[in-house]
Amino acid sequence: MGGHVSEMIDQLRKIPYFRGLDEAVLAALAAAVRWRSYEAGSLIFFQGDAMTSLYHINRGWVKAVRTSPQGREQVLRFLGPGETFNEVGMLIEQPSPATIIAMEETEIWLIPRETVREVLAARPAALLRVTENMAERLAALVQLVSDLSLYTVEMRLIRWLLTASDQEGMVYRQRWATQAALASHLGTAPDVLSRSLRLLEDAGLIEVHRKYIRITDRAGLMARIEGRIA
Amino acid sequence: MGGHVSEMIDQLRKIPYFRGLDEAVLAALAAAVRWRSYEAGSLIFFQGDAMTSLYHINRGWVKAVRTSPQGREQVLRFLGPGETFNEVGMLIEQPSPATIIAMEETEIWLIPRETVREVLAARPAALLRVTENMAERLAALVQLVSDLSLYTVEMRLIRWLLTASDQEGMVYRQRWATQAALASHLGTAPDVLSRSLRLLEDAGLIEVHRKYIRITDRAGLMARIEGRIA
DNA sequence: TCCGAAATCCGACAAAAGTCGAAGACAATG
DNA sequence: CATTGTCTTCGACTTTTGTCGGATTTCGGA
Repeated sequence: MGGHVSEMIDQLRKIPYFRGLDEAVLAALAAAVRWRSYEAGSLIFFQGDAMTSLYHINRGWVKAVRTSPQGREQVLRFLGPGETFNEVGMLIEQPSPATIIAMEETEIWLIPRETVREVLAARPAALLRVTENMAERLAALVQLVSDLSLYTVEMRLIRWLLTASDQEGMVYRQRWATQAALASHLGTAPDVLSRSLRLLEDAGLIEVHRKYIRITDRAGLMARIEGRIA
Repeated sequence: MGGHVSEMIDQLRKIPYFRGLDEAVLAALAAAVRWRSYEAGSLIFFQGDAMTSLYHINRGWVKAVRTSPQGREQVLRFLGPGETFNEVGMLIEQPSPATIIAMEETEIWLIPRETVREVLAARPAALLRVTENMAERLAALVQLVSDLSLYTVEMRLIRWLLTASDQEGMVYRQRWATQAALASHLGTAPDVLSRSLRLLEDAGLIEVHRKYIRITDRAGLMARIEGRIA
């Protein structure tokens, strides 16, 4: 824990909002950082909580979710090393719309509201970058809404496969990326996802392995959603 | 068209971003405004279009939607007189994630990007109000995602009835608020909505009339979702 | 290497939602 | 006041999705 200040500064420099800041300003930010660590599965904060710090993931992965009283869960997004969250709660007094949960052992930096605000207030360009980030999230949520409302599970899965795969058609799995997690991200149940994967495999379009999925017929996958996806 | 400048200034003053501005600045904004009008059903802009102006609704109602190739439609939000849209497209180079359609005869003011940016650049507090607006939309979209993914049509309908009704339990309909429009907002088909309304009516919880719906048993409605809604 | 927990898979069933054709009610228009 | 077109409703059916018990596999740690 703690680490060397120069390493922290290097990390902070990678956050888009803080790009191009003077060494002195970065050092001030680094000095204000508080470390926290969470084990897999632990709650970082709950929807409705009014959190004021900016959160930065130094190591590990988390998910932003909504849950129903029945225990079903919808993943809004996954966040990994180098990414930040709670920009909104930091900027204005508004409770968080989502719950954040660590998916594996995770190290978080909390940067206090006041410190960040001072930096942003002095640099309009930086504030605009926060706005850009929010704009991206708006677009992603709109996409998620239309996916959930207008398309079937299979179409969502195919779309996910196509975007998550590399050029060789390989989709590697993170440790935490269980079928349950992916199912929750696609807005369905693990059984249904398993069934859809099997269907695509039987159709000869993909190969499902433990640690990865290989797309064997990209054109076939695309044909399967042809004319049915905007 | 055109109206008196003083009336325009009064309208502009009501836009949160422009609250508390000098008369001179408001006059400059008013001078830059371009008027447009749209008939019911006409397209204002399409998802993917890169619109640069800030849009303000002077009269009428519009909907922000996503559509599928099959013609199904998901309403993201309805917007009425006094509300603005395309803040994101105005601030940064990003295509609109949604299509905007006029639901009745609508009068729109377009305020050019540069004019608004000048005003916002000089007033950090105003830019923060734009951020607040985006934060509200983020929260609303997160709510919509969890509704679509975690709850049934009937639960969504009940929730909508409870929030849209006044203290006497009355929900009055706008001209444009057809069942098809509401259905699309709740993420379902008109038939399914009609069926759900009938079920609730048969259960003695509501009365469905042409121009309004009356909630006759609020407690009964709440009991119907009890423990099933966060 | 072995054991227990977690993850996955399967088949069968239940529930929810979507679809379609047609009929009926309503409202705007001429 | 008649007519035309839109909105709403209905019943029957199909598709999609959710759920459940239990079998099976995998993986991490003892």
